[in-house]
Amino acid sequence: MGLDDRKKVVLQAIVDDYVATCEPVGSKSLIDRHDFTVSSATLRNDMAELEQLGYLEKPHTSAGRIPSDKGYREYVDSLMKVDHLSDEEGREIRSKLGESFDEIATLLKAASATLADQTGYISLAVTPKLTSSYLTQLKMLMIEPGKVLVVVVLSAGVVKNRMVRIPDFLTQEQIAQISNAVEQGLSGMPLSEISLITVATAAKDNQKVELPDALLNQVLYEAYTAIKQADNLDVYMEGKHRMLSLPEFSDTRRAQGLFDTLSHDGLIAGYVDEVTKEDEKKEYMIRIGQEITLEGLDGCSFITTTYTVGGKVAGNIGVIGPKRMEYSKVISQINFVRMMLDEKLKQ
Amino acid sequence: MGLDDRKKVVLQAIVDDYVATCEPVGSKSLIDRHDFTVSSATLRNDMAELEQLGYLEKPHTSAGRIPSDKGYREYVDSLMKVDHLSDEEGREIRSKLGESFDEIATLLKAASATLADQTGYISLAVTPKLTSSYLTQLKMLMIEPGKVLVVVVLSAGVVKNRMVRIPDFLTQEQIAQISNAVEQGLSGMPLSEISLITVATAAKDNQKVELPDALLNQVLYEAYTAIKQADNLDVYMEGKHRMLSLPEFSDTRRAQGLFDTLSHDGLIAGYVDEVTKEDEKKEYMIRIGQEITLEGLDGCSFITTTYTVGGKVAGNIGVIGPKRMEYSKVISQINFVRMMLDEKLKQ
DNA sequence: TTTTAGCACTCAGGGAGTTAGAGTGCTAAA
DNA sequence: TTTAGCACTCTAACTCCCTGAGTGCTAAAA
Repeated sequence: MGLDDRKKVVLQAIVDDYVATCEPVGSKSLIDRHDFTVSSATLRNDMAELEQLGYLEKPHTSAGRIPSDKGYREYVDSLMKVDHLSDEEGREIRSKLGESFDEIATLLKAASATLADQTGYISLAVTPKLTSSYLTQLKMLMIEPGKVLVVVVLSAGVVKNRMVRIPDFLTQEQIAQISNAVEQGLSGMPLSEISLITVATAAKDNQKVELPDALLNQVLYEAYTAIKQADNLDVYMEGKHRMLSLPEFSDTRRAQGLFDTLSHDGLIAGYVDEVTKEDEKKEYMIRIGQEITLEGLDGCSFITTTYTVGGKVAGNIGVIGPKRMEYSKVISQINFVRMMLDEKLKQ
Repeated sequence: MGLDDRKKVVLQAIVDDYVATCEPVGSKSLIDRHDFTVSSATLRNDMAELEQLGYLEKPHTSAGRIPSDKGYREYVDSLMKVDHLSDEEGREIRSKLGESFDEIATLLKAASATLADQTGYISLAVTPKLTSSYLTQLKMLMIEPGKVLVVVVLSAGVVKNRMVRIPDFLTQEQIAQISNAVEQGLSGMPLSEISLITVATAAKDNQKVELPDALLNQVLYEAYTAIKQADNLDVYMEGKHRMLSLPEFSDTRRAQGLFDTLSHDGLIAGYVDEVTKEDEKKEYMIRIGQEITLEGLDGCSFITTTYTVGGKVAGNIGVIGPKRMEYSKVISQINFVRMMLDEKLKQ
């Protein structure tokens, strides 16, 4: 069942050619483009066998071959060699990400933009999964009577704010008091353990807050909602429109199917999460064509990897492109961006 | 030069039909679909004249007519009647925007999403132009030693935060002191008047800050940057992918041209601004086809209107769709959303 | 057993020719 | 000014045909 050496070379050559041209590869053009020591007839035999084994397919009888999902998979798993990024490219990425960003959201946005620029495909960056992180700060700032800005800071460096409405007559001091109490009570507590009850106990245990219970509860409820909201995954996606210039999406319906799905951030975030769990130990996760269980993304390939914050909490960055993508190049680009992210988020 | 009554009716009917079908309208099908008391030959004469005057054009000799940009313009300016939104639709929009959002960004995002959903086209919402607004609050929260979150609140209800890096050894108290001093000195000051110098004087006049000048200046510089950054326009755009299902964008290149331009937020924001100035007194601004000076957006029409915050500072919401859009419906939808925005932003 | 040359076969894509139909403009009569 | 009638135009769709790239198979060569 294992492919003999020449067949591997043939498969690899076909994938390379098809990636470059997006046209079915025939035995003659293979000979032309590569230095094979055998004749086209021999290649034809090999190609017929590769097709039998499921690595190649034919659009129609008298056309050349194109790689099947299985063919790409074999290519990715054992044939291609991931090479280092050229110094040139490394420098370019470094300069784009170089300016010091300190908030994670800003950094991820920049990473996503860079990745899209460099690969020419769709990039995405997902904020860290926060369930394992904990609350470090909670501040409530009175913007005007009746309006308070709740700022939530999490251990992963995530900062979220939410404007809430409270009764008009609460004073700056009362709010500050409550906010301090809650912060003292909750800081260091994992997000998953925070509930409306823990928020309430924190407030009531830590400070003599001289407010009627009903009123206090209202404020606490808003604080709780703000905390919970901070847990939402954010997805930054860039470069969608570039897909339209690829021949595989010259049919508008295909493009629309893709864009429809991509416009649902939640779907993507969920899928990335799922894939990350499946391939837990791998350096990067790759899904090809039909392997992708999202509607409209067969026809695409999906490469993601995981970055870490403070060596622990993890989010993902990745690239979505056509199946016919330059896998090894994209992988090295993603790797480079991830390394830079890791470095910047180490502290 | 003024069109006689029947010609107006003919033009209106042609626009209506073309909007509905996206196919050139011929004299016979006009008769079929509308109750004309004259024959198709008469309409043909009228249509020939309308063409002569520039209101209609022919894709080729033996096809029907389609409205030219001038034709649409006439239609929009004097032929169509903007009808009220159906109660049904009003209710729908109301319910989507109904939940209480207090931060302007959240509200605009929701407005944009609603508009895209309702119209089926591309919606956009631009944050208020802030030059005429003033600073109301500035808070600096120490997140961890060396890292401070600067929260800037503007009179228009805009809240922005920016994470900045400062020397490690500054204490929570020192930061609070500086932040209070700056806030006291600057609150109420128009954004346009704030400069690095005013920030510095504010800090030094208002409080005895016991810090070496160099250090203080570093912190002040960060505060200043955060304030200036709050001035950036944000653009929320929704529903791009829906354009792909329209026949006018079945050619991928057209779609790509459009998307390329739309992916530059700055271009759009700038153009909206320009248009708003041009049509200062109008309730809504309409640009049709070639009238739009953005690359890739000929072939589209662009409707925007202005919302106000506290009766003063103004941002824009709008819709981008094909020239062949249901103008009157879209206008009433935009109007409705604007009214709701105004209402919610009144305070 | 593997490779190769040779050959018949297949099929998509492009060009040429044809037709149908929707639309036009013009003319002359109402 | 409107209408009927008619000749004319042009696209879109269809068919037919041809070309060329590619295939698979067979039989000979290595």
